[in-house]
Amino acid sequence: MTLLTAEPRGGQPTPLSLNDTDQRSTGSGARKDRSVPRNTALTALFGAASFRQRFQPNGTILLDGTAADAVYLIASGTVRCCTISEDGQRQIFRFARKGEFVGIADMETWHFTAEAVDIVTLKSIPRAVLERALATDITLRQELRAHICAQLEAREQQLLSLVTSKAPERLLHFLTDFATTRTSIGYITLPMCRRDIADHLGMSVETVSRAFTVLKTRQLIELACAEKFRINAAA
Amino acid sequence: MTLLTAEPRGGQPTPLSLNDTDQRSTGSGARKDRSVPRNTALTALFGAASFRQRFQPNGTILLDGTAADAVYLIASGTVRCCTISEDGQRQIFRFARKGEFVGIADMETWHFTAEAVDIVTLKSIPRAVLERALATDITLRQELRAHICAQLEAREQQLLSLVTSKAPERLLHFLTDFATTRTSIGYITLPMCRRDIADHLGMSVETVSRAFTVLKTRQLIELACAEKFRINAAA
DNA sequence: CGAATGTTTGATGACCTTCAAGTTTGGTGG
DNA sequence: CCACCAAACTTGAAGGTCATCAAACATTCG
Repeated sequence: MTLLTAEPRGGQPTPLSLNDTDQRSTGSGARKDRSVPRNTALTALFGAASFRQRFQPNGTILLDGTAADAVYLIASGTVRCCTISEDGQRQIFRFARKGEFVGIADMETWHFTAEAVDIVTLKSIPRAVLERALATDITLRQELRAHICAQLEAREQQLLSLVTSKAPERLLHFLTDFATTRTSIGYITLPMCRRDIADHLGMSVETVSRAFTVLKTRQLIELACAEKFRINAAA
Repeated sequence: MTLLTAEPRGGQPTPLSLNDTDQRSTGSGARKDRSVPRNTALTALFGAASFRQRFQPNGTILLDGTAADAVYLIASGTVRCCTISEDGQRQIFRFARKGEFVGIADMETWHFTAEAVDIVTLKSIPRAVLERALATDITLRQELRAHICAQLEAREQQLLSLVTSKAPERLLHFLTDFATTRTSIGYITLPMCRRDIADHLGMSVETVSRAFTVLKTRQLIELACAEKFRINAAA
């Protein structure tokens, strides 16, 4: 039995090229986490001397327990950050997307596993570079701290919604949150499958599916196909 | 209806005296969170120029949304850190105890409310003092960051156990965790009531009570009275 | 002693998981 | 192009866990 995904036929890391400096301030889409601050100093760090990597779907980006010797910025694609409990249950803490950082809240070893949901392009810098920059740059320190605090708040929000709200409500919240990053008027495409959503929201695949149909019949959302949805503002 | 507690007949903050510097390295008990590192630099900060406050049970220490202008170190007692959802449900994120810090993961305003569970004595320093110290002390920065990261990991563990394990198992985990800080061989006293435990573990008071009896009948724990328990190592 | 609060126990129903089918979708090869 | 297959998604039925309502019991405090 494979460890993290049912069928990890996805590829392995594929180093592409040294930094091509084509990233223009990450500016297009808003952050997923509302409370994540602007991050000019942190992104600048990746503009200077980063290394690009490309991952196929279900490829492992970093593995729980191994040395945390780098920090990542997502150039494109979606990354799932998760852990596995003793009894094999998977919990996906977050789906990180374009412009978001991965690995800034670890110091010695990774405390989670990161995998590519779809095709992912990453920029990475050695952790030592980050640490050196932190030693001198006070703005960078503020940003990093704000980012980690924002992640903490996000987890607490998850905890809260896990306890208070039922399956359809949680799903709607997730979809709404996901949709806020897209300004588009049309359908939004979910890069992750039902199992991923289930492991993120703490329910079974079947319950996710049923929650989708509940939201659909209540006309809170519309579904073009399984992975294309739209939120009904009218409701 | 009162906001946070059923009957906040508890007292208000009672400024006592300026720092009496009687704190000897906080060393006696281990930390609750396993991954919390040694914190000499941070505690030293409180030894230098701190202010003592005393709170009666259910007294409000700091209020969600207000300015985060201080940082706290618990000298004695137990503090609950919580938020309230729109529908009135309370979620207690952590019970902070002697030697632990409160408020180090907030930057502008508090994102939670802290209340005294029993009689609590706090040492506090202005946030500005912390910030000034951080600007020059690299060790302090490392410690602070490690602390916040540890809290993040703790929340993720909570998330995981909330999803994976059932009520009795979660309760046992909580009790075990609580007991690790006490080296004593006898019964351990819980400072918080069933409702607090319920709001911490994400279940109803009745379920907490039933989980206690389940653990008792399975001989995993012993109960002298409602708030004095002991974990059976044999099991 | 009696009132009040906190804890336990019982009964019922809601919600969700699990198991077990169907149904759709996407890809491959004839 | 269409048939076929595998994977993902959906739907149904049965059972388990937990929340809720309700009542009994315990403890504290006046």
